[in-house]
Amino acid sequence: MRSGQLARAAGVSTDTLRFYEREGILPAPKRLANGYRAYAPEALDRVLLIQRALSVGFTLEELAKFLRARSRGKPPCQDVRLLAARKLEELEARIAELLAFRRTLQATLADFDARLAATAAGEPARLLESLKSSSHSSGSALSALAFNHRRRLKEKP
Amino acid sequence: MRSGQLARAAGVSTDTLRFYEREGILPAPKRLANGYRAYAPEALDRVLLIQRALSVGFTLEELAKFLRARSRGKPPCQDVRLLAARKLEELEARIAELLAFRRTLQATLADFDARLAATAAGEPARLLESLKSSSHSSGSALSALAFNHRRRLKEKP
DNA sequence: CTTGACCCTGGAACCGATTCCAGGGTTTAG
DNA sequence: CTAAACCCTGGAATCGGTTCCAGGGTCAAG
Repeated sequence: MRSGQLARAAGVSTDTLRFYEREGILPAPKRLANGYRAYAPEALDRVLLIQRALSVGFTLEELAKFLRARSRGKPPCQDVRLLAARKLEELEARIAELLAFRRTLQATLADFDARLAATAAGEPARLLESLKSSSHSSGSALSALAFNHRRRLKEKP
Repeated sequence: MRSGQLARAAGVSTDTLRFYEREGILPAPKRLANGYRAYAPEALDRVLLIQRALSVGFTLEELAKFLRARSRGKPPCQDVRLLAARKLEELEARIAELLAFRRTLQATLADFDARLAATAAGEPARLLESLKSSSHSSGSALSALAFNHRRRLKEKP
């Protein structure tokens, strides 16, 4: 299987395949006489595994560590489970943040509408100024928002 | 007020202040004889406004556009409201995604545990391999996950 | 023999807000 | 005099995954 075929089969780009290879997360395949990559069928499983692990919130780096450990004969199952559990915790925290944030944003919008209703057409309603400091009790409330879950599979643009 | 004072008062770093200035989002202040920035008191309001706008999900670029429009005498209130509403929509979509994703992840964990329970200690449970393709109905389900909401205010590490 | 589809390489761009850096100058307290 | 604490500059690094690029080769069909 050549790179384009594998890419299509897995729903990624060939660039992505090469990137995975560089990151040591997808084994470098054999080469044809002309230098083209010749992937074994298992490569597809691997790429799909990567995509699914990403979709579970794992990082390429975390995944690389697991795969390395595994190829050293140390099945990382316990670690995998532990990390998945941590991802779930992070996810729950993130959801809670976003729910709180939604309330804030809804209140902000309601306030905006009240201001606009109370303002003559064409007059400034000073919406930006009206932004409240929205509690944020302790300070780092929403700071963990960079939960590293990105996308599940490609879009076809 | 000098940069350090303003920074402390607003809970940002001086680097951030200079960055805002470069982005045209925080007006360049007067300078003291020695070249130090001398901020007017209003600068604090502006920085807080920026932080709050960010916390509502606005982008520095969007904010810059609003501020520019406003300083041109065109109060952008309608646009502000419209954009806030769009942010709320995005937020709701994101929440829905994360809720769906939580179900997936919970199922994954449950499956992991079942596998581990059924596997002799020290034996590989092949957790990574067990990752399901988790439906992802249409393809771009989770692709809008990059909702650009970051943090509310600084952490003090 | 040309067109077009495919493949190769390594490195850079992207997103957004922030932080960090080197390599300076200034001010204040001791 | 000196250390600490502040300030300046503009450009680069960071995060993660992906995409894009230039500047090439390879190969089949027409």
